[in-house]
Amino acid sequence: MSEERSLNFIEEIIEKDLEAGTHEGRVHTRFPPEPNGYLHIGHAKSICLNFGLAKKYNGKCNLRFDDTNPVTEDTEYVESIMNDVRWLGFDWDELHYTSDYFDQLHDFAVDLIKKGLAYVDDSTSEEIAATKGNIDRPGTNSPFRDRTVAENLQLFTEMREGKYADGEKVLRAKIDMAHPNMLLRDPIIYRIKHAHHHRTGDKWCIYPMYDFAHGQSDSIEKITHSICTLEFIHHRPLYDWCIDKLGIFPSHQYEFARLNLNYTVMSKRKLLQLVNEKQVNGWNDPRMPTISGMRRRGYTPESIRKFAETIGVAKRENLIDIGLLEFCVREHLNKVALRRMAVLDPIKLIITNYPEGQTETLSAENNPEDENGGHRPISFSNTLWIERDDFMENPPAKYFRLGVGLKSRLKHAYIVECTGFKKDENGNVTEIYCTYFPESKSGSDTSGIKVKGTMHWVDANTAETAEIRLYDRLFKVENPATEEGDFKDYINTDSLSTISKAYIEPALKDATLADRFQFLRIGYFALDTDSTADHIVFNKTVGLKDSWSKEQKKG
RNA sequence: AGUUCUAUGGUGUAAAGGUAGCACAACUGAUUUUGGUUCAGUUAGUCUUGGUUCGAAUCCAGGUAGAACUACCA
Repeated sequence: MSEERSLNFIEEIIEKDLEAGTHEGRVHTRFPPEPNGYLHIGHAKSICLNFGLAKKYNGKCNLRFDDTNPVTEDTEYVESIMNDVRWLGFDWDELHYTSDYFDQLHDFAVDLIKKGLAYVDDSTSEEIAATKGNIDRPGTNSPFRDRTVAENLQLFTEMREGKYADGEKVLRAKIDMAHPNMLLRDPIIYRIKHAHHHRTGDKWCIYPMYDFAHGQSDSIEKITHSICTLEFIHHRPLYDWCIDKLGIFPSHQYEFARLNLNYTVMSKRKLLQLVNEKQVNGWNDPRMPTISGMRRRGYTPESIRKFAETIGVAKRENLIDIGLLEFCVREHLNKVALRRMAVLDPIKLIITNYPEGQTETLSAENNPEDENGGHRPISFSNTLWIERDDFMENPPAKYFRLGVGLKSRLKHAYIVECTGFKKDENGNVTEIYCTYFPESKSGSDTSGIKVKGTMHWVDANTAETAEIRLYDRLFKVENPATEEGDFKDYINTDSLSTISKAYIEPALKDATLADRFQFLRIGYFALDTDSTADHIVFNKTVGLKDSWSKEQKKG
C-alpha cells in the first residue's frame, strides 16, 4: 500500500485534465503578487500551492508581478518578494511583469473597440457609480455607450496620447448594465493615470485595470491553471469573457479559500498601517505574519512548507490556530536546533563544597535528536547562574527543582542539594546555596541518587551576556478583522518584551544568522539582524511545550 | 432583496452510495539527565427537515447559517 495523500480539489481538476489530455498534458501555474507590500504567510500558502503543483505534475510555475497600478507599486517590494519566494525554497520558471504586456494589452483594448465591445466614457467616477445600479437594482446605460467605433478609436488614442487629465475619460467594456453580477455592468478596463511607473517610466498615461490585465497575462503565458483566492470568484465570468471575445489562449481560473490565522491580521492594507503607524518595527518585525518577519524571528522554510501542506486546500472559509504553525516550527527545530544553555532571569547559585577558584570542563551534547551532532565543552565552577523560578522558598508538592532540602540535577553536571538562601532588605532572594555530590557527575554517576528535576545553568566565570527579545501574539482577540471598531484597538501592547541582560554560554558568542538554537528548557532562539559582536541579540522563535505551567494553571 | 460560493469533532482536512479517517488542540499513562522529545491510549463530528435507496456525509427537494460581490485597488 502506497502512502498516498488524498488529493485536494485542485489536484483532482488537474488530474482530470491530464487524463483528458487538455493542453497536451501541460501544467503551468503562476504566482502573481502585486508589488505593493511584503508577502505574508497567506501568500506562502499560495506559493506552496502554485509552485508545489508545478513540481508535482512536472510542470512550470511563473512569478509574475501584477504591476498595473503605478501609484502603489515599488521596486522595493519587487526585491522583497523575489527574496521571500527564494527563501521559501522555490524558483520560478519564468519571471514576468504585467507591465511587459502593456503594448499587447493596449492592442487587445483596440481590438475590443473595433468589435464594438468597448467604449470611451466621459462620465465622472461618481456618475459611473450612480448608474451602476445596486445589488437588487439594475444599472442604466451611459449616455456615451453608443459612440461609434471610429469615435471610440479616436478618443482612446487621445487618451493614450495624454490629451486628457486623470479621471476625465475611461474605457469600458460593453457588456450588460443589468447583469446580476455587478462586475459585468460595463466594467472599466482602462483608466488615465499620469503617474510614473516603476518599470515603464513615463511611457504610458493609461493603465489597464486588473480585470483587463490578469486573464490576458495568464493567456499570454499559456497558463493552464490560474489559481487565486475565493474573493475573485465573481471575476471569473469577466476573466472568461475577455478571453472569449479576444479569442486568445483559454487559461482557466480556479479559486480556493485564503488562509486566515487567529490573533493576527492578514490584509496588506492593515499590515501597511501597522508599519506606517509604527505599531511594529517595519515589515519584518518578528511579530508580523510576513515571511520576512517570520524569517527574522527564526522560523524555517521547511516549517512553513510543512504548515502549508498540513492546512490543506479547500473552498471553505477557515481560521487556523496559530498553534498549528508553532507546532510545525517546533517539529522542525527539534530536529535541527543546537542545544545551548542560557539563563534569562538569573539568580546566583553558590556550591559551598566546591573549591573556590576551581574549574572543570564538562561535555555537553549538541543535539540529542542527532547522533552525529557531537559535543561541546562547557565550563563549571562553584558560582553559577540559574533561572530564578528554578528555586522556590515554599515549593509546592510535585515541584522538582530547588527549595531548601530539595535535590535537583544541573544538566550535564552534578546533582546538588539546596542548603539555604540569602535575601536582601526588600525580601528578595539574592543568592542560593547548595552542596554538590562529587560522585554524581553526568555520564559517570555512581551516587545512586535519583532526582526528578534537571536545571540548566551557566558558569558565572565564563558567561557572556545577550539581549533577548520575547514575543507574544500581536492581537488580544482571535479575529481582529471581524471585531467591532478599529482592528488596532485590539493590539496586544505586551507583544514584545526585552531582556536586556541574559547570561549565555560562551559557545553562543559565535552564533550566525543561519544558526538555530534550543535554549534548554526554554525554547527555540535565533540571532536577530540587530545583533553585533559587542551586543548579541537573540529572538525567541517559539517556546518549548510547557506542561509544568499547564499543571500550575490548573491550580 | 439579487447573484455566487460554502457547511464533517474545539480547529483544520479526508472519505467520489458500503466500517466517518488523519493532523493539531485537550485529557490519561509510560519513557526521559530538557516538566522538551518519543511512545501508548482517551474524549469529541456529518447544519436541519423530508425524499430516493437494501444502504446517504455523499444523490434529490425545501429550510437554516456563514461568506463574497455594488473601488478609475489587486
